[in-house]
Amino acid sequence: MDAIASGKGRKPKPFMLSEAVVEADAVWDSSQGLAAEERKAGRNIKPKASKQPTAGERPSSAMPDFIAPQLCETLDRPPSGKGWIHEIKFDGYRIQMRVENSEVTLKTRKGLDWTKKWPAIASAASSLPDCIIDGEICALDENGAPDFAALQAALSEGKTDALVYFAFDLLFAGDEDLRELELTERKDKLATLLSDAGDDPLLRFVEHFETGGDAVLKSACRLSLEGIVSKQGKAPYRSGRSQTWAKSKCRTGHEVVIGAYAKTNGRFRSLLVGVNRGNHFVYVGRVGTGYGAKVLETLLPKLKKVEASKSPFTGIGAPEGSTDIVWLKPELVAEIEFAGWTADGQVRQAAFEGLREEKPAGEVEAETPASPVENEVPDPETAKPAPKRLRKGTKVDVMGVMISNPDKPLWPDAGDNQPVTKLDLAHYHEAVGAWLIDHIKGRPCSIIRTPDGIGGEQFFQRHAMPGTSNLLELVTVFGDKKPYLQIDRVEGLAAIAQIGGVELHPWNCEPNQPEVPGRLVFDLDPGPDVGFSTVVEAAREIRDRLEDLGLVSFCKTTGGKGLHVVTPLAVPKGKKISWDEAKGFAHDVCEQMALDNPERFLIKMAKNQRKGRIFLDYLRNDRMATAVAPLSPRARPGATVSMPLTWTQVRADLDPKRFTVRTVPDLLKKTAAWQDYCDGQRPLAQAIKRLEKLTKAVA
DNA sequence: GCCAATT
DNA sequence: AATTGGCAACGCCCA
DNA sequence: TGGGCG
Ligand SMILES: [Mn+2]
Ligand SMILES: [Mn+2]
Repeated sequence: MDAIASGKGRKPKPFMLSEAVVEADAVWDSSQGLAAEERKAGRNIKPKASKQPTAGERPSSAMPDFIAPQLCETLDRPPSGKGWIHEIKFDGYRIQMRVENSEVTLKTRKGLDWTKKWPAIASAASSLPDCIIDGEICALDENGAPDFAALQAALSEGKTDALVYFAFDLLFAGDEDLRELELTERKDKLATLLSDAGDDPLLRFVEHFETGGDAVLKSACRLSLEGIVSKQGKAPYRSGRSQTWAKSKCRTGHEVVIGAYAKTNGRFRSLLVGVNRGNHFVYVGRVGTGYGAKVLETLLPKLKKVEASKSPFTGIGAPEGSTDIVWLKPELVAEIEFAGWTADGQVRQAAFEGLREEKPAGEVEAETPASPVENEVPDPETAKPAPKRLRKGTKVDVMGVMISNPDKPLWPDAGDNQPVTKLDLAHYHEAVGAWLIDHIKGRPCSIIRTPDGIGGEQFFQRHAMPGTSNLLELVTVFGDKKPYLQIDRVEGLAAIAQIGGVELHPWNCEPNQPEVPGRLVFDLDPGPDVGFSTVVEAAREIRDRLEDLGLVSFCKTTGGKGLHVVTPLAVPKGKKISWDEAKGFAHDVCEQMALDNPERFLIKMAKNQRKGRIFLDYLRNDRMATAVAPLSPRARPGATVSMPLTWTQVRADLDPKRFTVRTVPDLLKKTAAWQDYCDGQRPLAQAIKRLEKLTKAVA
């Protein structure tokens, strides 16, 4: 009973009928004890038995029970020399599949028998001839990208049919040891073996590419894959770490500050790490693996030196203290690797890579994950063999953020008789994020959430809450103890989609200066019985009036029946304009306009006076007041969007309803709207003076 | 959508 | 493990 | 001062 003694083998739990359990026992016996005896005795080896083995009479096999898998070295860039082939790097469980007499075992990297976790794959493999295959079990998201979170979900739910075995090497075929063959020959045989067995969809051959590694990596990253593995095509299979296999990742290690460590029974367990975000040192999770004995030896004394009595973490989501947590001064910088983000923005599957002794902790800011390489390297060769869409309805990942219920409709109809789903919204955010983000970043931003669709309950959120994604910024503003939400990066928009955040309502302050006006918004709200062409005229009139005062303005639809006219402000170095002054100015401009044409305009909210007139809503211009952001969708029928316009588009025939979550990404690529927004910034002080002079002149 | 309390 | 319930804004204007 | 508004 070598196998059991060495801790390798354990009888599977009796999850099936007792007959099967007996068989499992028999397999264990045959692989170590009896088979070895028989080999010594020089008995003949039967290649393929068509009959079932029994306890009394077993076929023997030259196939080892388990072969330690070949491992990769890590590179920054894929090798470029000749003779390398490149495969997609899968983000799942590395599994060695062994088939003997239709008996399948699935073993992890360390040789643990996990066959019972994946009955569907084991069953599919039972029709293969005797062999040992190296591969990876993986869940796929709807883009065909490997999806670790989905894999874990599938495991915990016991729904494993959606998992796929990706086979990339053949170590044994029957009794023939193929490990000394060249890799390309092994893969050829593997491909043949799989297709001869009928190409079961659960067992897939991993294609490879022989084109330049850099191009393959770029394509892989563009497909949101984790990276690639490059292998020397002529090399034999070698157990353990090697230089003939090398992985390069789409994103490399990230830097974090160590804020505490956890121990159990006095033994070191994990690091608790964070990053600086705004005023806060925010917890981003635990780093639980990657500590070799040697690493710990150097790491622990350094941790001891910076022990502290208080938690360095601030803000929402800071970890609780306990006797097993040792707080540290946030001074040590660690480099970690991780697979993605959890729903609340903590790192997933983080591993310690080393200390960055030269790096000051204060410089470790929250950084951008994912960001697939934008570089355009068209390479249809690499795009083609990506596995097809396989799964639907569980969880997918956009910009590194898990989107749950991706198929849940948020809008029943985007004007094309098709619903807009949560995943659609996340993809919309991804598509327009780069454009949009500059208009909201650095400013507190409220959101309207409709987690059950625009027909369900709808609410407004200004503050961060427990569970708020770490991809969102928290900003504390004067007069409110609770931190406000702020979105500074495109990935944050995916987190917004995940929580059903449909509308974005940023403050109109200067970025990172909540008290300083950064733009004015003139909100034209047509009452009942006002044609859109009248609103268009009003917008142009506002533009002209502002232009006379030396201000440059930009127009956008609101997603409803109105228009917004926006003027970017320049912020002078010296004395800054207050919101009171800014609001006063906006009021005066609107008031004058209403006085000049009282039939058309009013500046009072009162609903009963609004019929047939346009409410010039100057009240968007106050410290905590908001207006919907450009490119923000609206929680309204048709999934309309607040679309930035060129003034040429601001004509009577404009139809605001054609700008939807569905149509805007393409339209945005073509438009020149707002492209000189930044050049349009003007100091408000001068405009205020001119307005004074102008009113005096008239009087 | 998420969390914490509950069965 | 699954279910349930609570929670997610607030300042300005003027009648 | 509370209701309506965004
Ligand atoms: Mn409006
Ligand atoms: Mn309004």
